[in-house]
Amino acid sequence: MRSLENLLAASKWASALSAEDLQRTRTAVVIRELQPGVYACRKGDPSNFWFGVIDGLLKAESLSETGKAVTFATLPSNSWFGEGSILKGEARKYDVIALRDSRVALMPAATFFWLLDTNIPFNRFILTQLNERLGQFMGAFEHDRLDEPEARVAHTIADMLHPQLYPNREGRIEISHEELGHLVGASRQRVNQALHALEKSGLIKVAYRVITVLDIEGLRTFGV
DNA sequence: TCATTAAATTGTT
DNA sequence: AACAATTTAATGA
Repeated sequence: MRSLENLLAASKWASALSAEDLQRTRTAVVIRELQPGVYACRKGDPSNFWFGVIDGLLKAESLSETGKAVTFATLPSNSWFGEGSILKGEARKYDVIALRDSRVALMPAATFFWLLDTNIPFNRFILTQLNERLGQFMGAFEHDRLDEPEARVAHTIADMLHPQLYPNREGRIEISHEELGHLVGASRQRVNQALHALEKSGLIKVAYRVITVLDIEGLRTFGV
């Protein structure tokens, strides 16, 4: 299992802090273990923390009134999330749920704002994070309208390995076809077929609950 | 370690 | 949506 130190070592903003400030940050952070299906936070909760994923995989989703799940993003190790609601001082807008055994770091809002007030690299990190996420969602919006299901699956998988938002990831994604379906906005069956088509094209390799990316560039440019 | 069973996931229609 | 097949995890000999 990875530790808080692993997460901090992989986070650009943390390596820019003085030893003193990093220590202050470290002591303010709380660690929480989440079993599959457990909520990191729920829609409507007050935004008291900024979240960092130490290990595991989470999803940010919204549930429609009829119970249909729409997943907006998956959050792998080394990613940080929740800055949007904290900055706006508003309640959480989405549910965040562990997809498998996970460990998250909770940075109190007070620490978050202290870093924001005193540290330029931290500001740059947040700015870049918001900008990259905006670009990713705009891309998803565009793909949703233009792409065939195969291409949507391809682009979604490529997005999960986004270098800026999710640094230092292996090309190995542990997720079920059903969860991928929630993320892509397609049925489990359709995802299943698309994955096999992509495997035949030599872009990925599929195994039980595991997708291995062989050609990320090929996935990005699939169907465009 | 191996066999059995239940649960989760995948393949197919 | 339904059903069969496969993989994994858990249990106990």
